[in-house]
Amino acid sequence: MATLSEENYLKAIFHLENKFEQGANTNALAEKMETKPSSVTDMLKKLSQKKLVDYKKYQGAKLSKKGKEKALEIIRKHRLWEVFLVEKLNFSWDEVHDVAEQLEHVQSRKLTLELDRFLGHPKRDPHGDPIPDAEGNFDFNDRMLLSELEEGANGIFSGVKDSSASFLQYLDKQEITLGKEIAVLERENFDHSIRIKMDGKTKHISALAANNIFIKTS
Amino acid sequence: MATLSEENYLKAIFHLENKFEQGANTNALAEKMETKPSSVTDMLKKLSQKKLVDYKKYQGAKLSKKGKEKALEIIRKHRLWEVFLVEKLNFSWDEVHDVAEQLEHVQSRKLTLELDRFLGHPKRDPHGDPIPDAEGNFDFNDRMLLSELEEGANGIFSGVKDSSASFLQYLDKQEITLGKEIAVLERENFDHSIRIKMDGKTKHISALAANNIFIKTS
DNA sequence: TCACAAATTTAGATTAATCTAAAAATTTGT
DNA sequence: ACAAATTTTTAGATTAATCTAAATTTGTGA
Repeated sequence: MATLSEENYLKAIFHLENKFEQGANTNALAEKMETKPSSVTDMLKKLSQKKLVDYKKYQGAKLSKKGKEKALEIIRKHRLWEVFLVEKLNFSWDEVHDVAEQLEHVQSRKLTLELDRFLGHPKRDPHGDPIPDAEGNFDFNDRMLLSELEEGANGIFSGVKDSSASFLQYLDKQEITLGKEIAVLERENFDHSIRIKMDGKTKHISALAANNIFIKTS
Repeated sequence: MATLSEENYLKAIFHLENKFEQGANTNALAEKMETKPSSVTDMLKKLSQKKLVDYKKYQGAKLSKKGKEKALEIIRKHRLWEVFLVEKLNFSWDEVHDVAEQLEHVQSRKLTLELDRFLGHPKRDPHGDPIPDAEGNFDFNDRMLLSELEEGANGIFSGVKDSSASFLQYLDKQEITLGKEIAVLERENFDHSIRIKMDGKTKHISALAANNIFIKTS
């Protein structure tokens, strides 16, 4: 049974592996875990001992098969709880993260299974991220970033890359809601901002924002 | 913010205070926490420092006002989660304890408030124990033990003193369900067992069982 | 009341997770 | 290719929660 801290490292390594080809290096992991590189090294040794990561000194770490299973289980629980909080307990999508961080560590096979059933086996969390099933399988996303869409192209707003409260609140303010159709009217070469059309209205979106909005093209 | 371990001690002290006039003594607390008396002493010093308990060497401990508030908050969360597990997630009353032990430590004012609302502000958990409200108030129980009922008396089965899985499963097997009316037909002086009537049927109940069944008399 | 048993505390060690400071390995730029 | 910069690891310390063994305090029964 992994400790709380171990579980959090596994999750962080999983996310870093998806972002960087070479896996999770010490400094990146330290930043993500809000800790010091020396602490990360200690933990990587421990996780390596437990066969949860493949780690060679100075080479960074990747999850082992076992580690990846564990990580996916935690992510599954995190996202199921997020759905629960939003759909049943009136939380908004920018409030769920910290609570789900706590709930994801509760250990009970039956709890996860029944929660999934109770929620109707959701496929996506409130931020559009896919929810792994009990075997750890999930939809690989055929989505692209709004910033990558050509002028004239369109698609459905299907997720966010940055799920910080401030970005989510910005989207709320702009009334940019999951599931809406967005069309790119014009790309501005100068600052890479874009003009979009949504609900028949025109909006101006910064490069930074566009780079954190996932679009599903048909 | 209290640590996980501190929260568990507060809860244990609360339960011991309700059982023993003098409060929680070191050995009793050690047994309840499945730890050694020396560890308990260390923790009591810490909790005393934090003004969560009143503790004098060799004199046992009682919760301070602040400690009692904390304890009641944890118990409130525990019992709300038990209701959730039974009513929404198909858990049986003998399965909920360990999971609720984990869920009770999740920190989120909003979570507790919304869970309570979602469940319809339940007054009792699945074992008939009262659920404190947000201010820590709860029904003091006017209930007595089945073992204390006179011959010919009757009442409603409204709770269990022992909520171990084995006792709860025994009750399930006997079809003794919360809310049913029970009448005492006969008390056997020899072994203090009793004969009861329930659903029109007669059952024989051991002294031990009768001593763990709460009855609400009208 | 006082000796002994029981309960409790103290002293000193251990483990997990963290830290700082220093050392070592790797990578990079010229 | 090699010196400097960056990254990573090691060494040694700290904190929280626990342990064992020994010492102390309390309380009880003769």
